[in-house]
Amino acid sequence: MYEEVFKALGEPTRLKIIRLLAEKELCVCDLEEIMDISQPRVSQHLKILKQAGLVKERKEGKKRICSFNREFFDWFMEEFSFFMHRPLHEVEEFAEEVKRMQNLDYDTCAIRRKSLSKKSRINGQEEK
Amino acid sequence: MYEEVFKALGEPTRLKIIRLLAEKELCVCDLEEIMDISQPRVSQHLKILKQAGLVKERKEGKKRICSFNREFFDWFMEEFSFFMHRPLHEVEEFAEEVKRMQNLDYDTCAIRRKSLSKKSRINGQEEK
DNA sequence: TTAACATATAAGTATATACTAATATATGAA
DNA sequence: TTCATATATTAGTATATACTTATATGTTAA
Repeated sequence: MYEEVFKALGEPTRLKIIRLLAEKELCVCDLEEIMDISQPRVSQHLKILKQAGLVKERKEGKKRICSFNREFFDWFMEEFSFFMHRPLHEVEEFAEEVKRMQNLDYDTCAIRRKSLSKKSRINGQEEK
Repeated sequence: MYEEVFKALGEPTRLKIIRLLAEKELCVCDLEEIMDISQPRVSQHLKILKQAGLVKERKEGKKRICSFNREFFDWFMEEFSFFMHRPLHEVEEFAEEVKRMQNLDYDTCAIRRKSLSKKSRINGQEEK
């Protein structure tokens, strides 16, 4: 989920769109004019922003009024910041990495490599 | 600058790298083993993370010890959050957009379009 | 129900990105 | 100096992304 949001944010047109929406809710054709870009371009970027959760939409007559989802944004920033501060062993999806990290308690990569080569020998693969 | 950082964060391999570095400083070959990916792949992603300011590096013998630049990260998150909360007229790079936004005070896009057509006529371009 | 409007989607294309394999560079040790 | 190690860079390739143009869908008003 982090990936999707950051991807959405990591593109200048979309960054501009959400900054504009953060000021004021706008429909597609408003954005089209303010940013001076084509309608499909606005529409396509909005789709990505909506999927990421950063933009909300409501219908009003023919128009779709888009707005910045500030609640989600604030929550997301908090959440990610928290994620980046947690001790890694608490993060389930990193279980494998934590394990491998513990096998790292050697002084140098070199020593570790030798140990791996030894393992290879044991597995019948000869070192050259 | 926001764009560069978000692009760096919006990729699973890099996200994993900085989350690992947030736990513990590591050299390239450590990451290689922990993540079980190729050395150039680690190296290339680290380059992008360093350019974005998210990763620091120090030399120690043959090794380059990489670490998460938490000071920058925390500053960046604050800064971006601030950026997203400011009134738009305070943000210099949006001067043009703010101007165009003020020309938006009509009820509907349709009306706005007609007005623009009128302008076109004045400029000598005929409506079809 | 037709016309105008507002938006979405599709197709095509150019550029960007992420990867692998091969090679280059840099550092410390023998 | 030569070798092994640690990392960086290059070249090639496949996929993803952003854009444009054209077309489709949905909504309101005449």
